[in-house]
Amino acid sequence: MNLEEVARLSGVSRSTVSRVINNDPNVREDTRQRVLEVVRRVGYQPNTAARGLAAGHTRILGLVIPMGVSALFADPYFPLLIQGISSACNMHDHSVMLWLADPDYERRTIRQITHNGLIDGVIVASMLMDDPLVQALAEGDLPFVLVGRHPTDNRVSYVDVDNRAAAREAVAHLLRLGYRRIATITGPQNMIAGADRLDGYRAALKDRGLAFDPDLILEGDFTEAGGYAAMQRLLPRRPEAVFVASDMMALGALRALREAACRVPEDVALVGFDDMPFAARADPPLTTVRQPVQRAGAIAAEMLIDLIKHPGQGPRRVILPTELIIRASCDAGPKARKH
Amino acid sequence: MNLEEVARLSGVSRSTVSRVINNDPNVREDTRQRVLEVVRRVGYQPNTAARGLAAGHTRILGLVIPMGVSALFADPYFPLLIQGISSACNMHDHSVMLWLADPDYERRTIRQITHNGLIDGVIVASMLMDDPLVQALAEGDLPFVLVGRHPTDNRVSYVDVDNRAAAREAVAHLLRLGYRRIATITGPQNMIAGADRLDGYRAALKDRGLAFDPDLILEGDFTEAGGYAAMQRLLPRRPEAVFVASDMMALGALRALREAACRVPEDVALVGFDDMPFAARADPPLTTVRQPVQRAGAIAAEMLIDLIKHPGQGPRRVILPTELIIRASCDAGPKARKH
DNA sequence: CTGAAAGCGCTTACAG
DNA sequence: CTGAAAGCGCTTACAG
Repeated sequence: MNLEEVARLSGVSRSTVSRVINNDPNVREDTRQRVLEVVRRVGYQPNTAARGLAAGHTRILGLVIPMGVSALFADPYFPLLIQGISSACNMHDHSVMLWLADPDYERRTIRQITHNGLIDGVIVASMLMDDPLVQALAEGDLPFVLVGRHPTDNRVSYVDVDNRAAAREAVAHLLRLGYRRIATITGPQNMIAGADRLDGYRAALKDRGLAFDPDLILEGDFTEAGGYAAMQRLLPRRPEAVFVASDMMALGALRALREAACRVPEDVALVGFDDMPFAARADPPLTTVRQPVQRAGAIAAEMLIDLIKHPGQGPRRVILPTELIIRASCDAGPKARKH
Repeated sequence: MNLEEVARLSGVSRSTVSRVINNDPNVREDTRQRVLEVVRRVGYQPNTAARGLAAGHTRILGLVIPMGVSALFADPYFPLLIQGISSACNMHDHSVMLWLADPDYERRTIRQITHNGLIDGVIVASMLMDDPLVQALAEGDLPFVLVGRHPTDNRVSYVDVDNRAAAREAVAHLLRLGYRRIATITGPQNMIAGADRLDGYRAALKDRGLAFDPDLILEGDFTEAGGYAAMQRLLPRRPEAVFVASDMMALGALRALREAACRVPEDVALVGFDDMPFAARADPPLTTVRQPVQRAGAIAAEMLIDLIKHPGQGPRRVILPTELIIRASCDAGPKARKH
């Protein structure tokens, strides 16, 4: 069933059917109704490929998730992000093509994404400091937006949270509670969020005029196993509290603590990051920084759709608010407890 | 940069360039090399829409995940499935379009998926007993495969595990250990896997000539919160052991047990299903049925690609093996412990 | 408000 | 082994 057929059945030209399909106002109302009736009756659905070829756009958004560690994808972060993007796309009558790419892209993969002549734009769940895909995108002219800020190029559009400020606030909270020997388990330092959150940790200490102790900084990889391993190495160094740069890692830290028979927060306090669904249900429930992942996805999609509609517009940035969620994994602090 | 240009630069016709691009053997070797050289030099990438329109296929697979409860998507099951599908697609030079659909599809959504003229076939992470999309697919002629068996229509292709047999084995294990008062927290009974696993539970009891007690059967929804709520209601009924139809629900059950100060496995033993990454790290580690989710995804994709290549072939079925993984959440059993 | 026609960038018989 | 040409199913100036 194609345009031609619908035109014939409606007794109009293909042009007119096309106009009706595309909501062109220049169609007489009764003509429109007649065509619409036929469309409904025969269940006509325009061919996306033909449409894309003729119109030069497809209402398809690409989503690329650069994934080194496959374990990372187990983090609910990505499902939430995808959900946000997907729902915004549904709302705006767009579809999404998904690429899970190894960040060691071959050049061919990059070309496939940027020049396939199908997608109207792409969302990159960007996390690496130096992503060759992002660079290719910046040099090309396919609209794109990053989820996660770009560290250097100020021509790119993105949506993000202020990871540095949020981490700083989280650590400041620990300091306010009276904790002093505060460690951190960081994300990978080649990921922007990982570096930014460590930065925030440092800033919070500096705000109080405290020196930071390199022994209390352990690099994790945003996975549960990574948090577990880091916490084990950290334990002998006797931290009073730990700022863990993701809830997933905090879960691992919690496990290491449990195995070592350390009580949380009595022996070691913990603060996570993300406020993933499981954080509230952890034992003990995690104090953590809530970030609106799903909303970030939705906004990224909408931003991209807008960028596609209005090309040549300046870069757009949206910084979403975070919120420190206080739960049982840190309490009144060691000083207070002594009284 | 299009075919025309490449043809001009190579000094051949568009037809020849097209043949080279598509690995048609009917091209003289030196011509092929010449064209390839130009293709590489200018970074030519064929336009997917044009290609799809002309050739009638696109090497794009649709993936639809019918999602009622959005909380369900937090289950690592879907990320794993997507990873499997995605990696198989990469391997076979295919791409994937993703639809997260409310299973209360509007007819329009179904048409959009089945008649968009873009995808060559679709994978449905089918879980509902009666999915209108699946029915539409069965009546149409777009190749498709389900992840999860179809309960009635024996013309559909799918990959699945034997949920019934696996559940039966898990419960038989509890029985062997000496547990008798065995409860189950089921998945939603409008999901095939949910119904099949309950069936397996019943079969295991029957194998031993044991009657089953309706009071010991609680319906969950495959979420952590659902498992938690079900376990709370179950507790007063004093089960010795519980077969929980998914690890995610088992996590919730574990939380309810912990809050009620019940020890696992001393007071209540637990068996889960899925062997999700977190199952081994739970406290205590979960005995559970391992199913190869990622592999199921990969096989579904490969099956679909094959079905597309060889249309009109009979339905294909693959049942993947499961394995009962013994961990600490159930032990020698109440009888044994008395000695 | 409507239609005839060109064109989007490919593939693929067909002829040679 | 190669090229000219038709055609895939749409959209969109253009003319009326």
